[in-house]
Amino acid sequence: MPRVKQFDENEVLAKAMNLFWKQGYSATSVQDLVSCLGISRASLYDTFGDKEQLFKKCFALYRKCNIESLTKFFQSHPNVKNGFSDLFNIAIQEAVHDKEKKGCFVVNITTELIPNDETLLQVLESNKRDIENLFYEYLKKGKEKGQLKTDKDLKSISSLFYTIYSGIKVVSKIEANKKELKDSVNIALSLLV
Amino acid sequence: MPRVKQFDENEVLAKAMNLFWKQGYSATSVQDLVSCLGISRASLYDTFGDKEQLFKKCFALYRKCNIESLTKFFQSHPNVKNGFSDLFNIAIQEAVHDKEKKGCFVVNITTELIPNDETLLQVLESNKRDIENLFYEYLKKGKEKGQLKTDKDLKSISSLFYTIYSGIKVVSKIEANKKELKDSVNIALSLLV
DNA sequence: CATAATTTGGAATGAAAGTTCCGAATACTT
DNA sequence: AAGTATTCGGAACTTTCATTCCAAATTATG
Repeated sequence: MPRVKQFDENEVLAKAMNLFWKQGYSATSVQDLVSCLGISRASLYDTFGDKEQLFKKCFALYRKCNIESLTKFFQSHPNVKNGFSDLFNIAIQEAVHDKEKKGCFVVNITTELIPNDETLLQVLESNKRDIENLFYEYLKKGKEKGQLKTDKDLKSISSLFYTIYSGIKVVSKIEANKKELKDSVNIALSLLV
Repeated sequence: MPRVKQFDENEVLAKAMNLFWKQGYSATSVQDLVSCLGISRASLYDTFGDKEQLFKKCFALYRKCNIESLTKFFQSHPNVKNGFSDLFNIAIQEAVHDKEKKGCFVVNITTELIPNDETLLQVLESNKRDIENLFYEYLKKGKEKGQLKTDKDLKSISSLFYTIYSGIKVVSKIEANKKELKDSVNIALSLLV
């Protein structure tokens, strides 16, 4: 009976995500979205609700992708030192090649919308917990396998690495200097003895 | 001849700075500013130009205060290890007591307005350079005085510390957990041997 | 092939955005 | 004390915002 949707919902959502990512929430108008997504105003509202709902769906998508890829990444990197080294260096690589200077969606949105969005704060809190836990479990497993000799508190290292990761995503928006970033990350990695 | 201004320009500028700091650039309307500053629309435009000019003046003020206070801070902390320890712990203290969760104006603005403001980018680049240089000179002096034995590259440590500092300002908007922040900062400080 | 459900583009709406303008009020100079 | 340059409050203006609405187009089913 019904006429079928003429666009792929996930494809459009990904486009919207990229636009919010690049421009932020406030600076992205519904008109911007309509122009970028290639669907009409009506379809946008029918499919995704209003601007805020669309945004939250984009953000959820980003989080999901991030957590999934991080989990897989750790699974495929059995050595914890190499793993973190690769993780940071990939972040640097991304930053250097990111012509649009989008940085990290989570970081951008944190600084733009906190303290003025309570429900988003809860999402960000659980995102932080999730990632720090992934870091911690990864470190713990590495230590159990004898890859780490350090007796430093692994929770604290997890949280420091999350802080550094966020910091990289800020700093590299200003100036993505590959050598500078690599050198400073190497110093941080020297904590993993 | 002329009627004199009925408000203190610097006082008003400080109020505007705090509003932009808390709400960001896009989310702060001229109406918000008029309500907050206690001066009329006309006075605002006459004195500071349009919204963008006012914003840039606020940002310049913030930078000036920051650089000055950092310079003084280092001067009054002759020991480099204690100095960085205090610097980070003050940042943590500020974050924990920051009920408004404003974070850092520079970080907030970086993630909100880059890549969409070229002139601001230049300001941010020089801000980064300035602060990293202050860090570096401080570390170098400490090393010369024999306070540091590390043979790690001091430029890289400066840049890592700037990254961590920025990261703290992001992470603490989500959750300003004093113990967690202190523990992770202590790990970073252990790099200063 | 006709019916009906749904999508779609664009116009319409009303609120809020940034900016300008103007008359009244004000305070320094002569 | 008078004159005048400037400030000031608020109305006015134009543009843009998010959202809703409607008629036309479309497509799967009976």
